[in-house]
Amino acid sequence: MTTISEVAKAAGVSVSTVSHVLNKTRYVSPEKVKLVIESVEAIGYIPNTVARSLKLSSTGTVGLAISAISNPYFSDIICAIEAECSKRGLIAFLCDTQDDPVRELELIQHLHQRRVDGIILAPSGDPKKALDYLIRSDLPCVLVDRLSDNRFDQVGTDNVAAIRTLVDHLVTLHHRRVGIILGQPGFATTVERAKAFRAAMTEKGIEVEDNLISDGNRSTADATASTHRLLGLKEPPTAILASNNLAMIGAMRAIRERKLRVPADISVLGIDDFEWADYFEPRLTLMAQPCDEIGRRAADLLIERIGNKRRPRETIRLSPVLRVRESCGEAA
Amino acid sequence: MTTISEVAKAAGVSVSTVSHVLNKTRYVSPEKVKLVIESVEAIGYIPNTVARSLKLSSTGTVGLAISAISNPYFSDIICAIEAECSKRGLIAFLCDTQDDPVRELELIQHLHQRRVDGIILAPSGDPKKALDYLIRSDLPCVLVDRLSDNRFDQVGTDNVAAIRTLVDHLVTLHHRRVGIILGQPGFATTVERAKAFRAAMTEKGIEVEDNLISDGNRSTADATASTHRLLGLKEPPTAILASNNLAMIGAMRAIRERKLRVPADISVLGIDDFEWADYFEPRLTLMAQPCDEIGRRAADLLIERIGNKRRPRETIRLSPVLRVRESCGEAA
DNA sequence: GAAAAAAACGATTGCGCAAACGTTTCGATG
DNA sequence: CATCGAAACGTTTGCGCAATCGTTTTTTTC
Repeated sequence: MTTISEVAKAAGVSVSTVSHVLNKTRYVSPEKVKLVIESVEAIGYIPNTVARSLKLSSTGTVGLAISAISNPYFSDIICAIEAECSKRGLIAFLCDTQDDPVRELELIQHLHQRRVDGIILAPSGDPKKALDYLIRSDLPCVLVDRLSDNRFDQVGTDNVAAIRTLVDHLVTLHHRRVGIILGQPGFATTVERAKAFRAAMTEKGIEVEDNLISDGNRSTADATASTHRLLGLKEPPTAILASNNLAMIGAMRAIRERKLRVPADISVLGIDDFEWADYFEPRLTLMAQPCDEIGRRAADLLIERIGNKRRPRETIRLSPVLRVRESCGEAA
Repeated sequence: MTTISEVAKAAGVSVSTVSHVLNKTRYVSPEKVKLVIESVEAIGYIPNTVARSLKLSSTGTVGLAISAISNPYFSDIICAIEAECSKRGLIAFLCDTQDDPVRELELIQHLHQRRVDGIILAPSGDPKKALDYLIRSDLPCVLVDRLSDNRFDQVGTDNVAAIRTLVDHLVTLHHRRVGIILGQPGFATTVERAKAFRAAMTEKGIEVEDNLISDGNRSTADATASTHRLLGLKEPPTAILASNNLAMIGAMRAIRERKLRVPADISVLGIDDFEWADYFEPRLTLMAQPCDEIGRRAADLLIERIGNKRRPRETIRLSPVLRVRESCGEAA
């Protein structure tokens, strides 16, 4: 591996001249510039970012600590973050926390050892230790999706609006018995959506039975089981609200297993849009979260904070949009 | 930020003792070990991986240069790579080449500057410059999905088997006029699948009309347009083979726009499975690619090569599996 | 009990680079 | 034609660490 001093030797100049030519950090005469550039080419010199980072104590890297990176919701966010970072000259380390608080803390410490300039985190269901560590270490960090601590910059969906819009839609179609399949317990999104559901229903003058609320669905399999339970009730709901994409897939499985027609026998709607939702039956009525903007804004906020650690915290709630299709019909 | 020498001072030992305690690289008496560990805790020392990397000239990082990172096929592969790397103590930089050869080369050079230990690349449609650079720089690299150059280790799906199985299935159901929606031109997968399709059809004694083969579909929109063209033929195909997930979404859109029933009016099948394929209509007959294993094996191969640059190259073709559902019926 | 070997640890160097600091040259100024 | 200042470049240091080399002390051996 070649070094800057080999270039200097080949060009017959000093290392600082080479450095200044490469970084354009001070005036160098055109002849020497030419010499340096030719030597770089001739030798095949590739600057060593590691050494540069050590000297500058800044790496130009950010850590992405996200759960379930293959979930399309998160992969869209990751894609947007990558794009924005790339545009700003940063590069991202990708880590999957697998929603394990222990792993989450370890990953953050690992990223810290690697001296990332900042971290974008989708907090686990029990993120206290990780978040405390981040605060203590004064590492720039923004939280995405699960907005669980306003000691940080945060970007996510306006879950209250999302649920309220969905409930509005349901009530307009005369649904009163609505079952909800919530996500993983502890997640800020789960908590917010549960609370928003109760509030929105109450606002509509509808009493919410506890057994219509299904919490703790960590997987599509959980969601399937929960949906079976709801549909097996003496008085089953007329509609099912799936509070995320995994819950929806799981719910649809249970509905299929019971050979129910959507929306004739049961109405279905949920949160998280699918690219194919328009082309397959039942065509799902869904709230689309603005994944691209979430990712972009998260990266922007992080870059801002890296630039100024003392700026005021921001929490950004982006509006989701309802895509009315056909899976939610009139209540019987 | 604390350093190893501050720890040494606090513990009343030398920096080398601290280093050896932290890395367990030589015997240190229990008392000094205790002193060091206590000082680390007291000071809140976090080792600096950047400095360590400079000294060791090895960073413990790998670069992931992949296109369309939000495509579920790739995000599954990325997820598997991340998992395997993490298990082996490596961490991955995530980069989206966006299938742009210029960007591809720049990203690889950038990763090289960062002194990644190796690279996993899904080559673009015109990867020559990038691949030549990789060879010249002697950077460990494995190619995934698009197996375009056996100067490298490679891992992907056995596309010949995939297409042959699909064609077998079609012929069993008496389809003879089959339209195929191919992916992006230039991709090794596209080329292989096109060739395999012609070969498999010929093997069955079926002549393939050129206008049933639709190349150059870079997006779902392209695939929709291509499908419209196929369906608008005087003598349209009785079945459509979508050669990847984007092509399938696009094809289904066109089919819906024409209000055709699947499989009554037109049969459909393709490559790339979807998690929801069992629960929505039409239930798609698909070849599932082994994304998890592709990712895992790619990471394994890369780690092997990092360990021994002179080992023989390997090309691994993994078998896909056909999931027969209902979208492909008997030909009219 | 002297020599040798082993045990335990410390001082120092160099990884590749950016930039602070220093030096030389040359034209402008009084 | 001395003096100054600016232009152009070189010398050197230190970022934090691993590990080589070296030192001191203790233990073993005959």
